Amino acid sequence: MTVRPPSEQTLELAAFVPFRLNRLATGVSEHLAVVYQRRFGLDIPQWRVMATVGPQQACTAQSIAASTRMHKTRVSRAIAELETRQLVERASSTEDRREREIRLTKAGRRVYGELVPLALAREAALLECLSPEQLCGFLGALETLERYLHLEN
Amino acid sequence: MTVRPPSEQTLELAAFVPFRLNRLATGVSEHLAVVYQRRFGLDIPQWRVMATVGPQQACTAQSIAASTRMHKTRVSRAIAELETRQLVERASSTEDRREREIRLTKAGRRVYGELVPLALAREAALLECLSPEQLCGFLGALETLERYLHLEN
DNA sequence: CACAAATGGTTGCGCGCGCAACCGTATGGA
DNA sequence: TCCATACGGTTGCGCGCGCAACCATTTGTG
Repeated sequence: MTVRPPSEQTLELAAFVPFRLNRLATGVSEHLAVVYQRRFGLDIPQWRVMATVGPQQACTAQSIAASTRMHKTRVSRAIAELETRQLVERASSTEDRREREIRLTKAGRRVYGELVPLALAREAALLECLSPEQLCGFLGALETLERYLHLEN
Repeated sequence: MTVRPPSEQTLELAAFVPFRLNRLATGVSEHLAVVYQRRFGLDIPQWRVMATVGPQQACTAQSIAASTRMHKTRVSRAIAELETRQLVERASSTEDRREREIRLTKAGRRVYGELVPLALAREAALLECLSPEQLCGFLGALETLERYLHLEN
């Protein structure tokens, strides 16, 4: 085995997993965007807030930022916009007056009720095109990599 | 089986594959960023251009945009910056004077030669934490989903 | 040949994001 | 009790991006 200068090693971007992963994630996002964007006029941060708050839980901006891994300013602005559109409401917490409890309004729950089944159907359609072994390996790999990169929850 | 109102269906974001995929792609990107960003001061578009142009090929901004799936303005600006940093050079094509042939400079090839092995090592480290079945299913799923979403090439 | 349409590439503009600074509130230690 | 520090959340600012418009050149059509 001869020693080669490092410049001999090349990289095919189309075969480079980090790039492919980024491209796939973008593609899946766009594939999903038709549901919440074109139909309900929500952008990604808003959709994530809606999905996190959920139909009955009350939660804080902090916890939303943690579970969505979005920057707190992004969360703050998404909530502000959702509030003006009357999809969520904010109430000062009684126990800690810095916090504000966020919950869906009635209109918000209606949107959520329409949105979630569509989103889940999109996800299902995506996963259905995989073979059982692919699906199993894929989900396992997802979990392993999440742990490796400390992304869980 | 009783009919339930749609609002009964809920969505756990942490278990929702499109979200997890986005989160994973971001995590992998950040994990890789230390190589090209902290060490060479390149941002993602610049790194992708470097990787696409490669050590000997000459290519056009157009072809870079196509294979990286970046917007042509993003490519244009990345190339402009790389040119001022003397990592790539542009020459007007003789056969079609609208195009400009882009190639790495000597300094660019040196950076490329350092960068690529590090990037490939990061990718390898990532994939090595997967079991053989996971790796196989994962790569298969990647390919299947790319075809499903028409992301190839 | 002439002219319309298409193509490669760049640039002005507006928007959304992250950073840092900030406000108000809560907490812990002396 | 007082004050430094930490924490939840919001806001001003600068930057990078995509959109649309644009310039220069090429291609297609009559």
